[in-house]
Amino acid sequence: MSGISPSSDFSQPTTIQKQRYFCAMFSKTFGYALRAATYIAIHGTEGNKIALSDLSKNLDIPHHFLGKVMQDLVRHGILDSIKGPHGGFFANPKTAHTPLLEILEITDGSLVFNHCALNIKRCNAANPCPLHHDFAACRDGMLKAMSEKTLGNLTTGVVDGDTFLVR
Amino acid sequence: MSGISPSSDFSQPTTIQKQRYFCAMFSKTFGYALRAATYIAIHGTEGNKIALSDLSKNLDIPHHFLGKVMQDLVRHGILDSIKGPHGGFFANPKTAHTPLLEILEITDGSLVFNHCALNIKRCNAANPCPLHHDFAACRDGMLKAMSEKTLGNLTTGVVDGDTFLVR
DNA sequence: AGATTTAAAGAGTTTAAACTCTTTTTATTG
DNA sequence: CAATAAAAAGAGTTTAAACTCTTTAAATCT
Repeated sequence: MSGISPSSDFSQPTTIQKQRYFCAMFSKTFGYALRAATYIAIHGTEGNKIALSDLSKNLDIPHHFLGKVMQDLVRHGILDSIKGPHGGFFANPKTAHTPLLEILEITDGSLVFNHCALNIKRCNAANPCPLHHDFAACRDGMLKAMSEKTLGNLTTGVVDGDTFLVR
Repeated sequence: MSGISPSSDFSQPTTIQKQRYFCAMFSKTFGYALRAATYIAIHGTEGNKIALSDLSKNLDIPHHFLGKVMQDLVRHGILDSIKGPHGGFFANPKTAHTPLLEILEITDGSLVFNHCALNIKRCNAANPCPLHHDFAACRDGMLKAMSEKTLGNLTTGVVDGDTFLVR
């Protein structure tokens, strides 16, 4: 639209592609859940409960939306919570031993790792789409990581300053 | 809902997880585009043009939606098309040499491979989220495959009956 | 030239994720 | 026991992908 510049290869009006927030392997909700759970695993104890308002501020996640996510984690026993003044969220004995896959299944369902890259219904090793083998390798790598790693494993990286939950 | 069965671990009402079509790495549109382009690379010649109606029937893709996708591929020179009786889509000299990545950039934009698994804005190797390294490995594997493989590479697998575009 | 066939384009609807706002419940504390 | 603080729950709105329907443009064929 800048008057002079000639039309470049990709400047033509594109019909199908819109501004895409993300087309990610996992939902945004999963990111919220994992970051919040890790934060609680690090900072939340029965003597130091973390209020939702602090969580959402520190991790920059919409307050009420995070509320729903936290409810679900509590309901599944990943964390504990207490209402009322000085209430909040805190880790329980299970928290640190929770595999990341368990959180993913809560937020994104148990079929996350069953999708075909081309969205073909019955794509599998015996009846593969042209991208099946490449995608399976990539997908299985993530599945392995998610199955093996626990929230406890993540906390050490964050505590040591090697990995980050915000920014 | 089966009367007798007691509530199992995951039968509680879940607030955040709805019926999820898919939470895939690539858009559904990309799958449509890649399958259609491969089909045309195999069957569509100047002497044997493929009508949109046949494409959508054979690949089981919604007619008019596929129309938009095909328009975009033609506009970017991946394929050619001609209107009118006996018109349709057909391969041009470029078709077989098109890297899959080029199609992905048309449908999903050029930032597909830049997303953080946890949706953290400035996640990168120097400032990594706890999943960065696992996800980067997975992501880069796909990027490599998509960069190296062309539509021509896919056609042989389909023609030989080793891979499938439908079902 | 007029009818026909096909792609291209326009303009909507639908669906689910993501987000917001309000009300209710539960615990604490003065 | 009343006020307060916090999670839990309910009920919406917004956004973009996915899909549908209609109209227009361009080519062919009689």
